[in-house]
Amino acid sequence: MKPLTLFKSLADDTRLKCVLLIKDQGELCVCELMEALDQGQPKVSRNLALLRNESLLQSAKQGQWVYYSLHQDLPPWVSQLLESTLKSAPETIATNLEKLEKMGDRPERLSLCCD
Amino acid sequence: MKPLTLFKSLADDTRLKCVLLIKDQGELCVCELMEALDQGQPKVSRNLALLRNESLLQSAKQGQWVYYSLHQDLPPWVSQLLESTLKSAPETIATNLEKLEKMGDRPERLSLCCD
DNA sequence: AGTATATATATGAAAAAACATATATATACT
DNA sequence: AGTATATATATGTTTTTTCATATATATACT
Repeated sequence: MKPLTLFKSLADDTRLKCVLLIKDQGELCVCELMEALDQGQPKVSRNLALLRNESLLQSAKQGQWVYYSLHQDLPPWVSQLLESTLKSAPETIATNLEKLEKMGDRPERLSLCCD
Repeated sequence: MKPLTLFKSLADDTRLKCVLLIKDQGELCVCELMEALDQGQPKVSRNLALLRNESLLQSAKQGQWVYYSLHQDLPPWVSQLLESTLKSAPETIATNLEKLEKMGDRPERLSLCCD
């Protein structure tokens, strides 16, 4: 991945928060991100699509939900960059994480229930 | 520095190259960056001003030249991010460094000549 | 099983906002 | 006067957002 591509992808508040929230949480579906970010569905969906097109994220369908996670082939330097960003500036997503925790009716993960 | 500010600053080809070239070279004046980037003066100057306003760069006047360097109070995580970007994708500025080396009449630095 | 309704997500097209560039002009130093 | 750099304005381009709609799945009722 070219550095310019990465920085352009992260140069938007919605996208940056999506990526950092997903980095922190492992995976999140569109409706959880809508709640955490307090943003409409088309906006979130569009920005996720952009991040997926740039190979920063990947998506997987589980029942009626589409879960987004960091792309499995993310170059190590990108991964480390996200990690150190999150560690150095956790306040970027602090209020969003609170909203996520307060969210009712969060979809249950297969990965958490039946293995 | 907020992550979003940093990523926005680096989300432009001219600015990204300016910052990486300066990271690599220590300091560069506007005319050297114009040569390395093969770009006009107002364009380079304007983008440097933006990077200085965001406290990514600082400038120092030496005679008729203005030298730009990384801001002295750059947070460590930003510094490390730039370093690992340069290390992971040196090709970003490879041709620009060549042009810089081939440049004739480069201004001499005080720091290199008379201490 | 068939129909209606709700929920989750995606996307085309238009509108709005943000950004980049060029040109012209200004300032400061030698 | 000449070189180096900065800035203002106008213009063009890209990006982002919004709206409307589409698709797919799920649930409830008959």
